[in-house]
Amino acid sequence: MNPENLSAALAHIVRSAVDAGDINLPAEAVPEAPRVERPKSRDHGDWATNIAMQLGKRAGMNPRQFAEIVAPKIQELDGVASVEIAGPGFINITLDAAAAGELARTIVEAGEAYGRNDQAVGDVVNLEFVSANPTGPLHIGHTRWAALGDAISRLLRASGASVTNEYYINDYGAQLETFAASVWARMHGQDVPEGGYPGQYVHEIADAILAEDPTIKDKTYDEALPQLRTRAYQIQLEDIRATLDEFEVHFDVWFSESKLHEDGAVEQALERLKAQGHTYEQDGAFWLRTTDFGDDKDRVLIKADGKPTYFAGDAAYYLSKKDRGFEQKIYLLGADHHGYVNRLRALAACAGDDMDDNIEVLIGQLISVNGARLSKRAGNIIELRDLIDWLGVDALRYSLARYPNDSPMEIDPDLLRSQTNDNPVFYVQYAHARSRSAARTADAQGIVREVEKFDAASLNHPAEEELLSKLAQFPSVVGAAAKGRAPHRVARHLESIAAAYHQWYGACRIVPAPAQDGTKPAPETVNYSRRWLNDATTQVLANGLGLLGVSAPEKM
RNA sequence: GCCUCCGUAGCUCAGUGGAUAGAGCGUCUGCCUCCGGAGCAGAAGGCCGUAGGUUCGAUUCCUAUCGGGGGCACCA
Repeated sequence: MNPENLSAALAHIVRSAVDAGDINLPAEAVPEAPRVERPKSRDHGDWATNIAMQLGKRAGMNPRQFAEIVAPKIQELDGVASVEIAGPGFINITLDAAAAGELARTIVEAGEAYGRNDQAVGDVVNLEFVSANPTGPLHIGHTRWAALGDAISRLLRASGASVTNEYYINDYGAQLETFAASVWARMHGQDVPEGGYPGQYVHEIADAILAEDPTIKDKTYDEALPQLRTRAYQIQLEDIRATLDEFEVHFDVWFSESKLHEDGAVEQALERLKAQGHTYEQDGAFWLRTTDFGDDKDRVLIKADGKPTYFAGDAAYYLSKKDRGFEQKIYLLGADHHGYVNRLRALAACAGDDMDDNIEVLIGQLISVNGARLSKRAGNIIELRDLIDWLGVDALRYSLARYPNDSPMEIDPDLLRSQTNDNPVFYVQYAHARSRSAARTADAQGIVREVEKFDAASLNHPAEEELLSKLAQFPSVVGAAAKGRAPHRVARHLESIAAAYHQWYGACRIVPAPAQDGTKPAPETVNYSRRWLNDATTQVLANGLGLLGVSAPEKM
């Protein structure tokens, strides 16, 4: 019996009562999945529901009356030990120890599948994130989106969605000229031009191109430019891709902006927007009337000089996603693109989509380091690669996925570098490693998982009940995290599982304690049963860490 | 000026309208002859920025206000 089962049973009970005329409610008022939560206080049972307070008023009765009708039916469910009505109308449910303990076996048997849920079944999602300009290495500002975006992708997939991770390559426009000009300048020992890219990596790219083609140095700037422009960004993009691979972040599609322009997709997009009726011409430019859908000003698609704006590329890109069958287009953007949200949403609406259902823009707060923000142009870059070297992928990904995307993060590099146990990833990984170590010890004493030696009812210590309840909540946490695009909920829940595990470990022995004379007593049923619980915890920790892209070590 | 995010323990931060608001770090006190002490048990520490409103019930939703971050291009 887990919260999902209870919730479904509860919905059924209420619906039956409505059908029987005991409760006067329209059928559609009964939620499909009434909320079933773990009460904060153990005095309030194993699980509690507030459905009587939710529906009581609409049914024209006070919540306690409502609860009086429902509670006896809950009492009849298999695995329910007792039901109490408390306070203003909470229904508190206590399970049989056996019903709770059975979960240990369920989890072990489900293995990697435990935690998967149907929260997002049927969703076809395009998830665009990072999309850093290929004019420099990935730095700390991109790092958060890489970790979060990938974790969101994993969450959605675990919740049944079909997800495509996509990286939009800004390989079109003046910035590549500037980038190439910077490379050219470095190649000839000059300072980079005004507004160029001053970083050390530009030297390295210049050297790499020179190594490929020593003759390029003798060409004039105009002769060399096309080659520089192409190779410089390709080399940089390859570096970005390699860094992301190292970070365990993988994209399904690398989408080129310039291809949109070359293929005529931009012109076609403009035609389609025109056909939708939200465009006009003014002052020699071609505009999209985004103010029809909540933007604070209209946006130019074609400038008076006849060239498309960056936004025109965005329009074509959006339509490409739509044409490729993605119903949901999720954009993960940094706070510096905050001003973009309204126009992107309006763009979706101008293209005939629903701006609430078909597009979702997640804005993340920037990371600051010691109070100083980072800027590529200012040259004070902390590269992702350096961060990986300092901290390792696990610590970095975990600490980034541990906070909501809209929460500002401040990073103290010294603290991060210290790799001390104030980083919660060690706490969670340690619990996993410890459970594996305990399993090895149990193996050595022949305490292995055997179905006939598993007695769910023997897992009745308070620490076991607590641990089991945390494990039971895992699938709904994953589902809620997917729905809320909030990987940090998984991280926080893993921390609470780790805590419950450590407490259990302190209170309940898996292998029997040696006697005074050092001999080992024969294991009892409870020892075998605890082995199942231990391994179930291992499984949930591993599954949860996997969702965050963090490893689950056997030993530390 | 307009838009947006954030104000919760000394610090960094969780908290999907519910019961006594949580965790880590830091401080203090205990716990390994026994499965990993990177752990556990306990203590101290809060007018949830402020003021109204909605509700049976608000840290959570709405309005106002104060304080802090970010954004407001025919750039990309």
